[in-house]
Amino acid sequence: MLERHGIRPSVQRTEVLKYLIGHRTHPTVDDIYVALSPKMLTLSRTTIYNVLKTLEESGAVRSIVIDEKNVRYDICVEDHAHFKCRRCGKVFDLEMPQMEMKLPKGFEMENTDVYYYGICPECALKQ
Amino acid sequence: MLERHGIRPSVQRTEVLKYLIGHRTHPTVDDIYVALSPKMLTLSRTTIYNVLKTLEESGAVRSIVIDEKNVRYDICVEDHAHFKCRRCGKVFDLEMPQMEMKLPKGFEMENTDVYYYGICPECALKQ
DNA sequence: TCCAATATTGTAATGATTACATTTTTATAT
DNA sequence: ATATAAAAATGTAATCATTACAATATTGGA
Repeated sequence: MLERHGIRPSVQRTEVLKYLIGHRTHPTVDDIYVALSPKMLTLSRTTIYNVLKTLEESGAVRSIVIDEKNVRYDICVEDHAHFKCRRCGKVFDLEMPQMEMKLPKGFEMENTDVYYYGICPECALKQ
Repeated sequence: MLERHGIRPSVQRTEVLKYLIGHRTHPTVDDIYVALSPKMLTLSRTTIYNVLKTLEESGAVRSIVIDEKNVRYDICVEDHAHFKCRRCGKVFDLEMPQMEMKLPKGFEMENTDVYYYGICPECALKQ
C-alpha cells in the first residue's frame, strides 16, 4: 500500500499505517504514539508527525480538524462526512449527504468537509 | 445587543462586538487585538479571549475552526456554510446547502458545519 | 459613599506542532 | 561484502495559540 502511493516503506511507516487500518477511530498523533511506542522503544513523536505528513501528502490518509485542539487522522480517504459525539467525543464516519448547493458565481469549489455534532447511539441509549 | 443576550455591557465587550459587526471577515483573536489595541491602550489579549468566550456562550457570536491553527469568530450566527479560499485564505459566508442525509439509526444530530475549500472569485480572476 | 460582585489585565503555564541538527537506516554501486 | 550517498528517524529546543491564575480595576446596587 505504501509503495502504491510512492512511499518507501520503513518500519515506522508500516506500523503507523497498520495502526490506522486497524483502528478506525480517527486517532490523534498522541494516540498513535502511545499505542506504538511500547513495541518500538526508540519511536519518536516527531517520527509520527513526519510519517503522517508524508502519508497525507501522498493521499494515503486524510486529516480531520473537528472542533478541538489536535488533529486526527483517517485511513478512509473516500468522500465522507464525520459525526462527533459531544458526550463521549468519539468521531464516526458517515455517508456524505446529497447536497444541493447554490454556489455564488465565481467560486470554484474543490472539496467539502461536512461535520455533524450530536449524540451517538451508544450515549443516547445510556440516558 | 449585549443586553439582549444577557451580557453586561462593558467598554471592551462593546468594542469587540462593534468590530465583529463592522468586519465580517471572520477575524481571529489577534486580528481583533491588533485592530483595537491602538485605541484602547490597556487592552489585553486575555480580555479578547474572555469577551469572545462570553459572547459565544450567550450565542451572540459563533466560532469557526476551518483548516488552521487559530479560531475565527463570526457575528452571523444564523445557519450558514463557509468557503475558504486556498489562495488568499479569506473565509466567506455562503448559504447552507439543502442536504439530504441518511443518518444511521440512533444518531441524534444537533448541528452541522459545512466547509468548502477552493478558489474565491477574486483569486480566480487573477489567474 | 461603600461594598460586593464582576470584569480586566498581565504574567506565567500548557500543550500541540514544527525546526533543526544529529544519528541511523536504506538502496545502490563498487 | 563494503563503501557511499540519499533518505528517514530521532531528540531537543523553539514556536505560538490558548488557558490558568492572581492582582487590580470597574461596576451597580444598598
